[in-house]
Amino acid sequence: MSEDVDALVELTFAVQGAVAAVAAEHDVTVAQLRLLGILRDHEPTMAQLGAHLGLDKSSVSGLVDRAQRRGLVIRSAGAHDRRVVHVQVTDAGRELSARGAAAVEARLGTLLAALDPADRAALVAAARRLVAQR
Amino acid sequence: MSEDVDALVELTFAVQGAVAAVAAEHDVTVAQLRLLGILRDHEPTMAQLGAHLGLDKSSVSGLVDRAQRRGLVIRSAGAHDRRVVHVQVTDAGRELSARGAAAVEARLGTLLAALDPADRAALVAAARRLVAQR
DNA sequence: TACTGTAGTTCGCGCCACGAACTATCTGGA
DNA sequence: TCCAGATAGTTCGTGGCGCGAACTACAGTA
Repeated sequence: MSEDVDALVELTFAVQGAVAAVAAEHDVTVAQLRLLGILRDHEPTMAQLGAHLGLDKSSVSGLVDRAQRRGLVIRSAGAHDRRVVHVQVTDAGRELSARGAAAVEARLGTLLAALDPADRAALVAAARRLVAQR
Repeated sequence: MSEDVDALVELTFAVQGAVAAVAAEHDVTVAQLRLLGILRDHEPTMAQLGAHLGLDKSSVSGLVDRAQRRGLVIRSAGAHDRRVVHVQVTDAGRELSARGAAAVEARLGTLLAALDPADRAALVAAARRLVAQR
């Protein structure tokens, strides 16, 4: 039904807004926070990043450029194939990422806390399932 | 818990990505589609739009500018207070909005259909409640 | 060696969102 | 009445985002 979809979409705007607010407080963007989150436990190539983020390779170039200019991220040459570029998070980036994640956690945690436990569990379960089968 | 929040945030990226894809197919942006959705049953002032969208008034100016340039929207002067500007959707805008909404509906509908009815109902209910008390 | 494919970068475009400075209009109080 | 704020929008400059097209450099292969 239309209203269901509307509610879902508006929910995503609310959540994205909360994340954007947190990002702004920490002087980064949502895209960069998301990038840092991925790099927390990966050291992907540009192409892999693009696939994961659903972005064109030129978009990834720009995103990494800006993050690197801020000292959050580093490019390193591939060992065997000199065409590939691996991206690593720096200490500064890792620290910023941790603070940002905690802040998002806090913000959305209070939002989620407003729901009764059953609803909340259902929401989270549904989110997991939807994301899993993307 | 951190994973809950992660799942929720990734869900919003997935949904926003789907909406963005639909928007691109129809040669508009997500922001403009959202604007048209609001105008479907309102005729707000710039300030009201800003409040509803959570945007600065200068952002609203730009958004309406671009939509108007595309013929999707019209500005009209306020009746009593000549400072205010009301925004109305045009026929073209209304039609585009309807097509976009249907496409988003279809896209997210299949996504939602993958959930069993209980999960789905819970997700929608949670979404409604979260949005309501923003 | 020459050809073809792949990984990234660069450039130009339009869009988005913000804040500061500005214009026009409205309103309440001396 | 008049004027000092307050309010509604616009404009301008800045930075970020995402795309596609054109380009470079390297890899693998006939």
